[in-house]
Amino acid sequence: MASNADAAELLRLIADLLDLRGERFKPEAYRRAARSIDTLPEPLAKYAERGELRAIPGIGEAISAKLTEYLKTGRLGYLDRLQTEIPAGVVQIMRLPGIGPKTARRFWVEFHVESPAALRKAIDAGRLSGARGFGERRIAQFREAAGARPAGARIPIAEAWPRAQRLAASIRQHLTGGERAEVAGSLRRCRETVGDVDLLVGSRRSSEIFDRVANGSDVLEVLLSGDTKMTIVLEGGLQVDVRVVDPDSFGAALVYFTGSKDHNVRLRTLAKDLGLKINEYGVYRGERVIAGRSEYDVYDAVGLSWIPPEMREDRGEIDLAATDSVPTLVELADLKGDLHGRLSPDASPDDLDRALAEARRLRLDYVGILVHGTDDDGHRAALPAETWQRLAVRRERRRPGEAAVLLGGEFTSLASGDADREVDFRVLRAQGSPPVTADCLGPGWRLVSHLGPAPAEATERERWGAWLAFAAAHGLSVEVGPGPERLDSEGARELLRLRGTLHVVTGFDRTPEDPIGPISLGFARRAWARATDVQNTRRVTGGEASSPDRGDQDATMRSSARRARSATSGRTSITKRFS
DNA sequence: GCCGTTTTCGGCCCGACTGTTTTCAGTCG
Ligand SMILES: Nc1nc2c(ncn2[C@H]2C[C@H](O)[C@@H](COP(=O)(O)OP(=O)(O)OP(=O)(O)O)O2)c(=O)[nH]1
Ligand SMILES: [Mg+2]
Ligand SMILES: [Mg+2]
Repeated sequence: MASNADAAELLRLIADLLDLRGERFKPEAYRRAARSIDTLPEPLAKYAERGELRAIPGIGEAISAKLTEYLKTGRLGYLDRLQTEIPAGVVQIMRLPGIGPKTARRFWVEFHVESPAALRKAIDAGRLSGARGFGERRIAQFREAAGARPAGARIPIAEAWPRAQRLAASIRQHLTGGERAEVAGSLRRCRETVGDVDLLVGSRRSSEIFDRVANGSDVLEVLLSGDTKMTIVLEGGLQVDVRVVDPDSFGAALVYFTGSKDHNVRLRTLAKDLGLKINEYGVYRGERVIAGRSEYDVYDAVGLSWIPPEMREDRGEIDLAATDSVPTLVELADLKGDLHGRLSPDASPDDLDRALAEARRLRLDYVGILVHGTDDDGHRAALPAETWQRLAVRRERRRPGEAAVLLGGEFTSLASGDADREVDFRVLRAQGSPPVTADCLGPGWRLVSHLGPAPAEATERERWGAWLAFAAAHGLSVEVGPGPERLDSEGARELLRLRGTLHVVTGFDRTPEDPIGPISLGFARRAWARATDVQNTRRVTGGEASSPDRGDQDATMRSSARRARSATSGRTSITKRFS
């Protein structure tokens, strides 16, 4: 079964082959389509079934026909023909760093070099020396590229996040008023995986900054370094692009460096149509700069409202901004609680209080801590006795300004959860297929846990979709965030399409450096979630979960909330205040 | 190959860095 990733790779291969043929524009068109497929929330086959392939940005008549053929037969005649024309090794050479279609084609046509191994041999034998444009340094670069391992894979955002923040903080230490440093690129957009770290600095002292960064302790290598940008490789192979611009250009540069590429291109094209020009230094009317200091100014100068970084993927956000209808996305300040707190088995009472202090800092009204039900071993969560005691005290006696403490249980079946009468709320762990049940659940069920990103395999994907539908139908929210136990932004998008609600993780129970909170929020925002799409933006009062602005909520959600409420009547007071 | 509050044809973002060049091509962000 062909996954979206397979299809995207196929289009990228076509793009490279067309590039090697010397085609113009077509390669970029295929890459644009591939990028679109990268972040699709559903399998391509679903779009094909519904006849919606052409609604995907960058997919038109020709690519849609090719995808249909590929989905049906698992093969693509067009690609097969291209591949008989151009050896596979030439594409491999083209994908080496610093080598593009022009150079790879020259190796192939002029030197009959058709693989990275052959390239190494040709270099060692001196066969390239003296050729036009291939000087000593260039050939040294080729040797380096041909000897290197294939370009490192993209890494999960949670891995790159702390390192990027540390680097940004270390740069900020030496900045003064008016100077700034921000993480940009795919990290700022909160993509699930990132190819590198992009750091923007607003300062007039670029060489000073580059010197300090290059001398950082975990810098392995400086790949390039000019007046305004530098690329370094950190320990572990993580690549970092640092760009420094004048503070007057910081806003324009932040727009540029945050991307995405497709967002930038559309923005710049729009400006052009208006007789303006956008680059990383500002917005220009002729020679004159009309914006550049802030992102707001840049968007405003081309008639757009500001667009949150997580939305900048050219998926229609620019049209919304043109009519001032960008949705107000969920923010940190909207979060009123977090039900998915966990304490490690050796957590001390102080650890608990540290978590509560963090919850207070986040201005949470309530926190839930999972203490019952089935953990990985099928046992009740273990905690030291004195921590249990502190937990019981904090739950019974809420201190002023502190979050209410609720105890929860995580269960693998509705029956086992309903049987546990000691918990304040219940979490259903996604295992196998979702339960088949009448439309009313017992009281206190709040969350579905352990539901990861959509699996690629078709029957597993079906089951995953069934869980989302189950959660949406019964008013259970699903956790969004990094890792294999939470929805990624595409999964979140799918849940919202089904009219479900998300649970954003605050990380109150983690160390301060743990990036799970901001990433969880970022994923939700990438799915264009508003506060009303996130269950834990609702306050829990003595009686019921209330939500201040339900005005634009859809009927499905209202009715499921009603169902859940009616189900609570006559049950224990503890569970009642949660339903 | 895609796309359209200027287009169904004719455009397709804009600039930095490197190596090699004596004015620019190629690659990358
Ligand atoms: N205008 C313009 N901007 C670009 C282009 N390529 C990249 N950029 C901008 C937008 C990108 O978000 C930003 C950083 O480039 P990267 O290659 O690191 O891409 P990004 O961080 O988006 O994704 P990544 O996870 O690194 O693959 O630079 C381009 O061709 N044109
Ligand atoms: Mg990047
Ligand atoms: Mg980059």
